[in-house]
Amino acid sequence: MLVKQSSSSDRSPVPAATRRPPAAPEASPEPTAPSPAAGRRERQREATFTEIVASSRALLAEGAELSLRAVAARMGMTAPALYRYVASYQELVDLVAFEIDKAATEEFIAAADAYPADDHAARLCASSTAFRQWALREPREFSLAFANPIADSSCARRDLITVTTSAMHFTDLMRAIWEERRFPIPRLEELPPSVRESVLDPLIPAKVEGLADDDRGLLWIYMQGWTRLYGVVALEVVGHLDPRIIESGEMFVAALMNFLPVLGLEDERERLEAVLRAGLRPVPPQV
Amino acid sequence: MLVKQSSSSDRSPVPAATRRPPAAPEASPEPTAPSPAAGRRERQREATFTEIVASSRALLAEGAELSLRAVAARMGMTAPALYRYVASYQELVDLVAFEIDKAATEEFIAAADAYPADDHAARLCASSTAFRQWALREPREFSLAFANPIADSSCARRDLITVTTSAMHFTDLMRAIWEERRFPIPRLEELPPSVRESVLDPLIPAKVEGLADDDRGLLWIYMQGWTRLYGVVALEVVGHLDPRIIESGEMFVAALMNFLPVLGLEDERERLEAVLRAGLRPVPPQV
DNA sequence: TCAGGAAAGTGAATGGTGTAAACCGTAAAC
DNA sequence: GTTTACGGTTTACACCATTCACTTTCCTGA
Repeated sequence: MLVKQSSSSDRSPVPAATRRPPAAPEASPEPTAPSPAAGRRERQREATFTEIVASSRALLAEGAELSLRAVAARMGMTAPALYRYVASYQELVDLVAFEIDKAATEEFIAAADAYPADDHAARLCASSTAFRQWALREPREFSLAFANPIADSSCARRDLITVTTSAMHFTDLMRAIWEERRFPIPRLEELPPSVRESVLDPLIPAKVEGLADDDRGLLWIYMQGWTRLYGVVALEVVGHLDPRIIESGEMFVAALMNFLPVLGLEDERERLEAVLRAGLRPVPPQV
Repeated sequence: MLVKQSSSSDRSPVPAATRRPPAAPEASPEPTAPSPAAGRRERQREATFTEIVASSRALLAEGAELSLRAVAARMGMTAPALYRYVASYQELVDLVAFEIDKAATEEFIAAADAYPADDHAARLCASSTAFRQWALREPREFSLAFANPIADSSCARRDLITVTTSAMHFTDLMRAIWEERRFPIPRLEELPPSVRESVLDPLIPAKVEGLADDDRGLLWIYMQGWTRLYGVVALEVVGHLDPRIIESGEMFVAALMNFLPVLGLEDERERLEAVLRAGLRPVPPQV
């Protein structure tokens, strides 16, 4: 499906829909958990807000197109009403994109949890495979969350992308591997300037709390890995690859296998390849 | 911008717009060159056809949205008239996607031609850089041609993608390198079954005329290279990467550099890196 | 040469879309 | 208890793809 992208760079000269930072991390497990001390009204608003993204997800889970009207209708409202909550269609998209990423990440984590907590390498492979399978199974959500151009895109988006949940998960896994095996990472001085800036003050961050500045080269490795993973998966989702190869997933395993040496995991080739292939089983049903 | 994608798999129960194979290779250099012996009427039709894709490209070259109405208006017609030429909006998209790929390829070739005809490695690097620069400069065209989901998508598309011009160019370059340096390629027996099928009877082909069956492993290498290249570029275009790194292009050069060993080009690192960086100069003006 | 007929194109209509403006009741705030 | 502002609806606009019925134009076959 994909998504209409505004060509004009500046939008919403209007009040811009009195928007609050759409839900701070909000670690509370219950989805309906309201902020402890919040005005009754605030709570109501919050609820509607989450219902909006819920309806949106439900909508495109059942194969329908994501549209303001459809979302509104589904929750017994009329389209313009949504403008009290989001400033534009694009902003709705950004919102659900964030939520999709969050939900998908849980899947990735679950996949990792099929392996022992200290088997970081296997966990990374499992999560990667889960990512691929998810993308192939839900191409529309994938496009929304991972192929939706950022560009100007309201600052709302820039803020959100900054805390992409999935990125956190993957960087975390990779750091665990590194702490265990200490595969070689580039020193800061070896990095090109732009990269050095980027790893020292990451925009698309990563759990870097406990990572010393001198070890930030790890992030560069991470980015390279992410680029490779993204490459295969995007290519597969979009279908610009021989269908038979997509079906078998061989390009995917090849891509990951080729990256193993970088992580100092050559000696585990067979085992990890098995982990990958184990995750490929449930091939996308339709599509 | 991206493009609306039909969710239903079956479309055009109608006559399906009496469609001829939209222009066989048609090697004639003049764009207006009509098929030698063709009915006057046919010629007229052919002309309109090319005017359609021309208008389309002009349209989204000036930043506008691609739409039947707009295209029609631009050529002094009314929207429904276009249905005499294309069966649906999606088909128009596929058509211009093909044309875009063709046009872009010429750019890639031109970039390669800045280097001596026998310096295949440099030519490959130059073309790759040209690809990236083009994608960043014209993200909408890139999305249309390379990120437009194939899936079911009328057989028209399946036929077209089969002769993707750019793929031809890149495979050709890579084969030239291989014939010169004979870097190691997997033997057929080493390939996973699906891959073997794919390289023996390529769907997304490749100039393989003079490539013996035993050497088809080269195609597998090619696909892997394409996957990596696509990964960086798509990621950059879509913006899911630190802007500073996109700006500097470091991820791009890193990705290509990492692939050099596969092509047996380690000994040319410095030189080829210079070639890459030389092509990065014209950074995308707007966006 | 002329009648047929098909191809190309138009206009109006259908059911979508995002978005702007005017309007109103009700719930919160002073 | 009045005022304000929020959440919502109606209406309207400008687009979009697509279909159908209709006309015009030009090629062709007898």
